[in-house]
Amino acid sequence: MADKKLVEAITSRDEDFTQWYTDVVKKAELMEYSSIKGFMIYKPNGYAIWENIQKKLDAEFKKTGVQNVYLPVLIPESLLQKEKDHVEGFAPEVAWVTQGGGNELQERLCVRPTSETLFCELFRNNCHTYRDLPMVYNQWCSVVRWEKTTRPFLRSSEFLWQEGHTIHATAEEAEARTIQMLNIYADFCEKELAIPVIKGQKTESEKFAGAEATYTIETMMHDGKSLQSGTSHNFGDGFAKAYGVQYTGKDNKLHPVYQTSWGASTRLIGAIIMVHGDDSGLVLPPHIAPVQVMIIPIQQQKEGVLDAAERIKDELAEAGLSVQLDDSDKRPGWKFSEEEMRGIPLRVEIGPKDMEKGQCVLVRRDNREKTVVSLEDVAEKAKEVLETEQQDMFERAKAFRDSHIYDAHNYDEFKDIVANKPGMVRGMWCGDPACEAKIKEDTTATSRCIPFEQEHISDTCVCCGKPAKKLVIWGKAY
RNA sequence: CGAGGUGUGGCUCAGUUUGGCUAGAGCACCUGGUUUGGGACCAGGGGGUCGCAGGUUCGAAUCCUGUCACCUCGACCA
Repeated sequence: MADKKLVEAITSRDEDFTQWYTDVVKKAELMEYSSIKGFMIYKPNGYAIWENIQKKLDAEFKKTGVQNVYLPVLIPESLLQKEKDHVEGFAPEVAWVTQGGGNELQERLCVRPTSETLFCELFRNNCHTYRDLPMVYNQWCSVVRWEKTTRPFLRSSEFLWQEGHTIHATAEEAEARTIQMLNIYADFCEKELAIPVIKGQKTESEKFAGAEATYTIETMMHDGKSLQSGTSHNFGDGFAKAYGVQYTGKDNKLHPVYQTSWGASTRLIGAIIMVHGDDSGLVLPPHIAPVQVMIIPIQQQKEGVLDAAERIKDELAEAGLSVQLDDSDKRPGWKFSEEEMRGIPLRVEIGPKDMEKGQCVLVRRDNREKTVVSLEDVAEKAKEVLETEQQDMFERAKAFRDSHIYDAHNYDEFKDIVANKPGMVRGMWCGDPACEAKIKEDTTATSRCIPFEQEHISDTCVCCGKPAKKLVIWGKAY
């Protein structure tokens, strides 16, 4: 971790985390505000990260039989209305289209906040027999939710995501798919983004509008707050019944289908920033970085320096690394800062002194560790260093998270931890939503999830003292 | 939706309380030169009519009225 603050333009992370976050987003040129409140412009550096997330996640989806589709951006009001909990959940934040071609529309159309209803219509029209099942669809798109307060990547009125929607013949199969997708998100976060996750189930009051069960991966940011980083819902047959999605079984009788949906959004980029970033800016995990290596020539006007840099670039590219050479006429110090703000995992320095010795210098972004390597095996060494960096970033994030999870055995202890120690709290829960509500009221902490990995840390509910049913992870959330 | 704040070159802001010379600074930008292993320096240059509309006044960035936008913090949400 960088111990010295080299860049003036970025607020110190520990001084003001919120400002630090905004500074990093701006200095790394990930995103900027548009002229419409809450709607963001993804700049090349930011969008490239999303493209890599898409590429990798999409490949994982497809290994499990997912097919991509695309459904309309607008939903007729009547269609939206059919599932009651769902409408009530989303109604306050939808945008409506009321005119088309200069005329008032007969029925207003909502800009999709999510597409369950459209998928239900699609499924209803295409699912007739058990032979049609399962249907395992996904779409990459943007959705609109009219947010009152917005923050880049974490909460914006329009955001990019993928939403998977599936229907199955049995409840068991739907549940299995729900968990399967949650695991894909979890593995992706840990292996590609180097972000450790806690898998679990949402409580009744925190689950998705209209779902039977909602599963989540919860991650911890550097300020100790939680971020829901991926979510997977089992709808049971609730939507199917509301929208008439049914099929004829082998028994020649009509059955409702069992349905799931699951999504991950550009919020993942926010997570990358807030888990790995430091006072010099963004730190991208090598596996997801659009540019993995930046070559910075020193005294590039000197004979042969740029040629040597070009040769290194070609070799790294040939080895399958994403590499750029910064041969702009800025000074090296400027380039160092620039490339660090952008979070590029590895820097290669090559100058006259190195050339004399037939070597170059590799510098890791996460800890600034320098390795001098000979020009012959620069590609091999670069790959090694990147892989080590990826592992170290995960271990560091995990160690941070684990050291910021605290156990509370009674309410006084709970309140003390929430008030004084940034992080998550493990506390037993009786199962009563009233306790959740009281905790939220008293402390602003919410139940993040009922983790799959249960432990019995005390006999009584951390809030009311009645017999406890489950261990719950609590915390302040984004 | 509740509370607070801000609108002045591309960006960050000063100037507004107490109206008055040609509206300023830093950064960024352009030209030339010296530099180049952690955000260089010197010299020269271009660019704003002060969110918008109305009003008061000999005179408005500054005062008044209205309006729009954005930001921060709280309640709801990936």
